[in-house]
Amino acid sequence: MPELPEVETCLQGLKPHLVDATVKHVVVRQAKLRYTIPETLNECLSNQILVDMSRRGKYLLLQFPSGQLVMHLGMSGHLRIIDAATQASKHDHVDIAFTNGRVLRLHDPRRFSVVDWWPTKQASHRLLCHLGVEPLSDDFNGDYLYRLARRRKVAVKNYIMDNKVVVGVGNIYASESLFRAGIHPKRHANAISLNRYHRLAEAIVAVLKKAIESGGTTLKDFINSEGKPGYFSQQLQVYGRTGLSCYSCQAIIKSSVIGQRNTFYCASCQH
DNA sequence: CCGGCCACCTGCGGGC
DNA sequence: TGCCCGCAGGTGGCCG
Repeated sequence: MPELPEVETCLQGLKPHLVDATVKHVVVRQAKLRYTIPETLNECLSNQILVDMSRRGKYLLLQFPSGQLVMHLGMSGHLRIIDAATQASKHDHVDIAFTNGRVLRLHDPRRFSVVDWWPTKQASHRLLCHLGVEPLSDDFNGDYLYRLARRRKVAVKNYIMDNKVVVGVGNIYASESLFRAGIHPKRHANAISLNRYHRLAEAIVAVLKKAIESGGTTLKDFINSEGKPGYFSQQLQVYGRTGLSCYSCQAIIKSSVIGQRNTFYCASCQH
């Protein structure tokens, strides 16, 4: 479910309520998520102060004095702040209860979420250490995309969704960015000029920033951390618009499966 | 190193 | 009404 803008929206929504709070206890109702949640999680977190919250790609990082809680929402996960009296329902897998009465609750029907504990003394988490650049950092630009694409003949859509290249570009924003840049999603990554990579990098940044400003995309079930829907779906140019006419040229939007994922584009605007 | 494919899991909508 | 199929926002891992 959540792409980078959704995770960022979630982070910004949660942060003011939780930073500086002390963990009272942790309840794990379903430990079998993408990876099995460590049995020691309650012992690791209890009585610790949440020092800071941040994001790396689509991972959420909760910083405690002795380590980091690494979370990922997978396809269908969401986090909510509730009060301690709220009854748990189906797919409410983890509660982190704080002494201020707030509870951070993870809900995830498909169970692709990740919740893991990583002690401070260790090097970077195994799921984080291989990640590429942040798209909203200074390290991300057309030169970078061009340079790393030299020996990559995959479709450019797969290339920009590759975590080792750049993090946080998921299926929706990959289609949206390529449309904005005028690049056909099936074009080989190594067959795109430096100038067009500059355009693509700018498009990715613009699309992500716009989505963050709009509070994340609303698809079927995205609800941000305060329980209100985001509004970016109203701004989608191609995603989910198969058979409808292109807002730019009125040609019919096409879709095809690239790298096992549905991909949307305008064959007239994108080359 | 690279590309392609699979698995993990549940819910939902459409077609019959 | 009910069943079956395909599809859904992610991504690590395996194989050739």
